Amino acid sequence: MFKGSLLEAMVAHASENKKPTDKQQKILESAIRIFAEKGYTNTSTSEIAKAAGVAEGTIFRKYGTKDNLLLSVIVPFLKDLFPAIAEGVFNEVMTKDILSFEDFLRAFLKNRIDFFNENKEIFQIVVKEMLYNTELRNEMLPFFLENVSPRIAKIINVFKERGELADFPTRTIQKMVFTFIGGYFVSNFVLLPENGTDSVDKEIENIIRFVMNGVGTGKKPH
Amino acid sequence: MFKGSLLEAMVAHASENKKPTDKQQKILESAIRIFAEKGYTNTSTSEIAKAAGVAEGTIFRKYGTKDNLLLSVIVPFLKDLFPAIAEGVFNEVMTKDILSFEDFLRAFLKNRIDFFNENKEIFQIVVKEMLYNTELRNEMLPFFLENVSPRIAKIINVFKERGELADFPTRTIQKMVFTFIGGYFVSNFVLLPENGTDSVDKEIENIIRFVMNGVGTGKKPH
DNA sequence: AAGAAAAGTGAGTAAGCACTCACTTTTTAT
DNA sequence: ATAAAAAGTGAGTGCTTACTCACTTTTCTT
Repeated sequence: MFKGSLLEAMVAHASENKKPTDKQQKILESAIRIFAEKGYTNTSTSEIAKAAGVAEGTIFRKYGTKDNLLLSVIVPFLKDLFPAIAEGVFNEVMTKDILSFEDFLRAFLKNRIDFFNENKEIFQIVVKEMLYNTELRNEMLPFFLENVSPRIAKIINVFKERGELADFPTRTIQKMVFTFIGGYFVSNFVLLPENGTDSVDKEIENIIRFVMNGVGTGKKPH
Repeated sequence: MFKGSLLEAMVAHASENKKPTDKQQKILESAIRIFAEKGYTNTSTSEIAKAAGVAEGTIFRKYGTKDNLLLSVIVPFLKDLFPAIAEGVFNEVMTKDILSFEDFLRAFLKNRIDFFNENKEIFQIVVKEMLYNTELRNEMLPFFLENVSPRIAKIINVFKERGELADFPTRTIQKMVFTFIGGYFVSNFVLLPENGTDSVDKEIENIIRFVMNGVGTGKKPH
């Protein structure tokens, strides 16, 4: 499996901007759909070729290997996944200090839920392969922990200083909030993707209320 | 892949009680270790045989198929996973009404964290295959939603009536709490299994505090 | 319109896979 | 001690897999 090539692939992706042919588009669409449903390892290139209506050789002419086809699917997604949040929202919060932590959460959740809804299948692929594929996990986790995590910590510290967040260790707050939000995304977009329950806005308010106040009443028993 | 055989396998497991030979034990141990690390599909039977120091035929003499080897690994785990909580703790809470929801959570978390620590690798296998393997997911999810979920709902209702839990819809509370606890288990035992941060007791208190009160101060900005 | 470059094809290939089976070794029962 | 049953073996089998390559078709350039 691809060793040390995720970052390379992300850099390479930037300098590559030719638009795909119809058949290349079909290949990508079929790959995304089948990878998302059955997982990368359980999907054969011949199956993708058949679904896309192309010869198997066409896949390999363009992408070289099956690994590289997977990278071609997930790299554009990953490039959108991390920086968009960290840069955009971060700056917005830090410069204009009009936002409360609730407003920050609201903007963040709206933004990411829209993004995952638009890229549901690729998100499913990434989550599945994160768990299943040792190399991919070993490339993505450090990247996240080094690049994204510190920015989140800064945001939390800002709101702790403003007195909006409890005076727990930043690490603890970060872990709790992101475990919950991550769990929410995975359970809603990967585990139970067809449960279209409440409206998105209502769901967001539920999440915010839980993150800020929990489910207790504050009343002690007996 | 195994169709409709999970429940069958769980029933069959009950009436099967011969102790395994040394080699059978080695096969199970190797399978668990390698399945957990690389995933079921990425693991070949020849690799398991080599790791266990047996001939490949030995695996198939005992287990028949690779699928059945996976079932032999996860069925005993699943039989412990669901009923233990639902039956045991449930009754304890409902009869003696000495426990607060916090105490219930504390007992529940202690119990399950111990269980997952003792069966960490099998838990990793189950989580990975839940996401990766369509058939297994389609067998386990309904089972959970039908058998476990209603019991949890009852518990939540009891504490709602006692005024310890906020008057939100039971479904909402259940979803929030279990998304969070599920996310916690997955991130601690599957995604980052080697992060031995704080003591377990301290972690449990953090979880309870977050579930009950969230991370907000209640103070509104400006 | 002609030549070049790019895209697409599909039969073919070697390697790896889950699984079988005739056989040997070990354990159990009498 | 001996026969029967159970456990273990490993070379072999047919199938699927990712990938190749000589070739054809389409698109681009001038």
